[in-house]
Formats: sequence, C-alpha cells, structure tokens
Amino acid sequence: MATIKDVARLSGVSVASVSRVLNNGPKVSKKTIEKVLKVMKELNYTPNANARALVTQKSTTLGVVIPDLVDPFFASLANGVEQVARKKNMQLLLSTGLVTAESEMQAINLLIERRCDVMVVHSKKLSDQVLIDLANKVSGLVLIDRYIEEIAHRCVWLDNTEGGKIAARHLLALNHKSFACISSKYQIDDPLLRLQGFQNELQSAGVDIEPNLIEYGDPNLQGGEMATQKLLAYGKSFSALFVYNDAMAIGAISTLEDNGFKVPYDISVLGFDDVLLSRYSRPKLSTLNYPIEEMAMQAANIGLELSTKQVELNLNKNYKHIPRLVKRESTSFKSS
Amino acid sequence: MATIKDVARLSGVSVASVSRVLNNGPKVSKKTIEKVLKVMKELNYTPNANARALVTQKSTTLGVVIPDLVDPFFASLANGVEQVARKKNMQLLLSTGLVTAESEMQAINLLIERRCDVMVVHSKKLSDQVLIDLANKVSGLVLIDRYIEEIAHRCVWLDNTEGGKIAARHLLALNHKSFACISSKYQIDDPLLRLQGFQNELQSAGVDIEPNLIEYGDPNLQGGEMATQKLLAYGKSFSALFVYNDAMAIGAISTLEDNGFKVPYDISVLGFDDVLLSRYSRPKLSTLNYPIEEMAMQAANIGLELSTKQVELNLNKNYKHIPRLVKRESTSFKSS
DNA sequence: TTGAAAGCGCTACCAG
DNA sequence: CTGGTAGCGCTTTCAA
Repeated sequence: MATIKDVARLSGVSVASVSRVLNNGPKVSKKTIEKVLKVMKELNYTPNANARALVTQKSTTLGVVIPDLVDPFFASLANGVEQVARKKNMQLLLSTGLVTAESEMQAINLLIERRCDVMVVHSKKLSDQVLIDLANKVSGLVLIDRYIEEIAHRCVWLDNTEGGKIAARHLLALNHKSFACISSKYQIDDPLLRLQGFQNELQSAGVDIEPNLIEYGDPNLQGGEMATQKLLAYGKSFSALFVYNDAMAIGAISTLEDNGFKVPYDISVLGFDDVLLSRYSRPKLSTLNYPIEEMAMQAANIGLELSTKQVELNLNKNYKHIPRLVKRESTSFKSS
Repeated sequence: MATIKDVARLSGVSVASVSRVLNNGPKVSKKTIEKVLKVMKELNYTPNANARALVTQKSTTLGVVIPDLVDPFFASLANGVEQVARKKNMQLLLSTGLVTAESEMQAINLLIERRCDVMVVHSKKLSDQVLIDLANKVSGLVLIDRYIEEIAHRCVWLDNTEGGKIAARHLLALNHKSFACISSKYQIDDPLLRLQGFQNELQSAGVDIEPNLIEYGDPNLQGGEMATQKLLAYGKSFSALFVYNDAMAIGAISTLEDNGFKVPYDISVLGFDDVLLSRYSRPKLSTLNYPIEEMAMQAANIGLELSTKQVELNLNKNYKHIPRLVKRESTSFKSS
C-alpha cells in the first residue's frame, strides 16, 4: 500500500508538504495541493491511521465495553456511542466482556492497548476500586449504567429504585391491590433496586407483596415464561405483575395467556427498558423507558470532554436519569 | 502512560528484551522475564497497539461495515464477526454506512485507514466494479449478503430467489390458493429476488398472484402495517401472505387482527429472516431462517485466511446459503 | 541470552 | 510557502 513517501516522491515535494495537504494544513500553495492530490488519487493512497495515532497520541477512536451485541439493549447503547463517533469523525471500537470480572477487565485492557480516546464502559462485575483506578489511568473513561460516588462525574446512570417506585405508583393508580413480581436471578444491583423501589412504594401505600409472589429467572423470554409458571403454580391470585425487563414481560404475557388469563383484562403486566420488542408485542407492552441510547451519547460526549480539556472535576455534576412510564396496552384499570 | 522504554530503564535491560518478554519471544532468561514483568506491573504498563500495528503491518483488527446497529439483523451480523474476533484475540472495528454509495464508501475507507486485517462488508449501493477494485486493494475484504461473480470467492450470500420459492412451496403445501405479498420499497436486490422466486414457484403450480395484491412499504413494523392496510383496502380476499421480513410481518399480523382477521385461521402469514422478534410475537411467526450470524462468522474466517495465506483463488468455492423454513404458529393448513 | 540500531508511516517543529 | 528531520512506541535483524 502506498505511503506518504511514495506520494511525496511522485509529486516532487517533501513529505512535510504532503502531510500538510493531508491535514488541510495552513500555507500550502494551490499548485502543491493539486499536484499532491492528483498523485494521491493515482496511487490510491490511504493514510495510515495507526502511524497517525502514534505520533499525535490520539487514536480518534471511541471504545465501548458491553456484554454482547445481540441484546437489543446493548445494541442501542453501542449505537448511541456510534452516533457521536460518526459525528466527530471517529471510529467505534467494540470490546465485549461477559459477566465475569476477568472478562470485563480484559475487554477494557484491549481498548487501552488501542489507546482509545474515549471509553464507554458497561461493567457490573468489576469492583468500585478497580474502576476508580482505571479512571485514574484513562482520562476519557466513562461508566454507564453504574454509579460510583468517588467518580460521579464519570457516571451516567439510571435511578432503578425510582423506576420501581414509578412502576408501583402506576399500578396503584390503576386500582390494583394484589401484586406479583418477576426479577432477574443475576445478582447485580439493577433488579434488586427495581424490586426494592417497587416494594417500598407499595408499602407506603399500605400494601405488602407476598414473598412467594416474587419469582426470579433468566432475563429473557424463557426466563419470563418459567418464572410465570412458578408464579401460577403457587396458586395465589394477583392482578398486577411487575417484571424486570421487557423480554421477560413478554414471556410472562405469553404464559399467562396460555393459561387462560387475558392481559390486561385479568392481569396487568408492566415491563422495564422499552426496547423495540415492547412495541411489537401484542398487547403492546406498557413499560418504563430506559433512555439508554441518549445516555450512551451523553457518556460518549462526557468522555470526549474529559479526554481533551483538562476539566476541573466539578463533583456537582450529576448524570442521573429517571425512567419514564410508557403506557401502552398491557396495563389497565382494575375494576374492583 | 508508561512506554517500553520506561520498563526497560527501570528493569535495567534493553527495550529489545522487554519486547521479547512481551511477545513470549524465544531465548529470554527466566530472571529477565521476572524482572521485566515485575516492573510492568509496577508501572501499570500497557503496550501500545498502534505502535505495534505500525511496525508489524498488521492491526489484529476486524472491520465490519453495516448500516446500523439497531436493526437486529445487522447486530447479529456484527455479533458473528465479533465472535471470531474474540476467538482470535482481535478487535472489532465498526463502521456504519447508510444507504448511499458515498456513505458506504466512506465507511470502508475509514476501515482501510485503520489497516484492518479483515473487512466484512455489507454493501448494497456500491457498484460491482468499485467493490472489485476494493477487493484488489484489500486482501482481507469479504462481502456479505451480496454476490459478485468476479470475486465469488469473497462473497458469502443467501439465495433469496430460492427463499421465495421455499416460501411458495410451504404455502402451497398448506393448501392455499389465493396469495398476497408485501415487499420492501427499497430498490435493492433482496426484496426483488424473494418476490420473484415466490411468484415463479406459484406460476409453476399454475397460480398467479394479482398485481394489486402486492404491496410495498418500509421494511419495518409501520411499513408492514401500512402495506397491509392498503392490501385490505383493495378488497380482494387472500388466505396467505408472504412478507419481506419479520418486522413487517409482525406489523401485518397486527393490522390483520385489528381488522378482525385471525392469524393463522383466516390468513396465514410468513415472514423472512427469523430475527429474535419472530419468536416473541403472538402468534409466533413462521418464517425463513436467514443464518446471518453463521454467515458472518464464515465471512470473517474467510477474510482471515485471505489476509494471511496467499490462497490461490479457487473460484470453485461457493459460499451460497439457503434459507431454512421455520414453521411456527402464523401459518396453517387452509381447509377449502 | 542480550543490546544496538534501523525503521514502520506519519506529524510537527525549526529553518530557510 | 517549503523541506529537513526528530521522534511517536514498538519489533526485528545483526552482532556480540
């Protein structure tokens, strides 16, 4: 592949001049520009980004760490970062880190090796301290979907507890009295906090939720189905079901209907996340909107700032987001 | 950030030696290894992949060009490539190119600048010739979801025509006599070929499909809904509907049911792609499985081979895939 | 087993 | 406005 030297030689100028036209540098004669551009075209020249990154110490690259791309939630996250990359003429480097600390760490390390200017990291398993140390090393590091007080200015997160409360209020307002929950079996904060917020708000209204009406499963369609079966097997009736995420909620609806319950007439079902799926299901799923794409864009932009300016750490900055209730068809008023 | 020189200095050896332990090079004393590793840890040293890429002339990077990440189909494609990247200890570089030739070209160029060893490209708008020239320049280039005879050994593609035929056979076998189609309004090969295969097979069975019962729309939920409305507005009845993709098919089902038609009892609906959505819809969607993830993995592996070995161009190689019928609940036997 | 040194392709500084 | 040149951080001969 042709290099800058080839271009220089064939156009009879110095590499310095070629570099100048490459970067729209100042003070280049029109004649030189034309000459060089012509040769570049002839040679089919493409500058080497690695060499550039090496000398400029910036890679024009945004890194993302997520578990995988198949989960639409993470795809949206990546897409958000991709959008700002595109706008800034940068590239998206993707690194997947599964549910273990080692795997997350490795994914991050690969991004550091590539010297990403910005890294948007979704980590659930790495400890606070490890992440804090990492932030110390990588100026453009931003955490998404996680809150660590010491580096709050690098955390873009959703208030899951508040989400649970909003869910409870919605169902309460719909005159429901008997509740069930499906949560995720994975021991990360999110499901715990959502459930906690939900229960707290219920208690404030004087309603308790029976422990046996809280089930756990894998956070996907099948998990929702199985948890619902267990719920039904228990035999105690309920009129409102709050589910950890949309995929599980759709699985739950499926199982409920298979068992003769009409949603929402017999049972209201409320999801969480508002992924594409929720608009495609029948009945269309009522859910809490998790603005992950915008959050990802915000995270990327914060990382960009952090990596360029030496921002003074304004610890007052707060990147907390509150989920928004999206009322569709799977929840309705309970006539008593 | 610490460099190899820092490590060399602090451990009292040459950079050459440090490089050797970094790469598990041969002939390094145990003592040196330990010393160097210790210092690397102390310094929190991370090698610079850009510098490495520059000197080795390989970036250990796999590039992917797709329109976006939000479409689950393309997310699966990217995920396939990501899997082989991970297995080979390489990284995924993502470049989005929307539906224009310029945009696709730019996305590809960015990947070339980065000197990706392998590029899996999904391009619908670039001309055959441009792609052929590109393949000439980039040894690891592979096209996915496209067939160009001159570079057949770099094309991993699906036989859309055959897909249409399979669809027709399925519906015919189910005793259907009157058909409708929903296609995509985008003028790329895929929808045309699918429709063509479908119609051809129908004709072979002596059945014609009325032109007014072929509608076009955006390839998403709303597009499917609108196309279905137009179909119904036309007033002519049909018992089987073949739809361009799953999202449109789900939109179609939604509209059909809103208009009092039961799927599949009144009308059978058959989708295409077999994305996640199709398993979540009610009724579960019968569709044609497009093994995009495996195809993406294959494409990545082919690119890897192409980029390393100087494979002799075995033009007999054929990477054609045939979609597989997945019968779920949205199609059923038509009792006449 | 180790070190010195050349150089990957490019930018940026300094002279001119 | 242009050219010469010193590196960026690393790998890889070639000698020792």
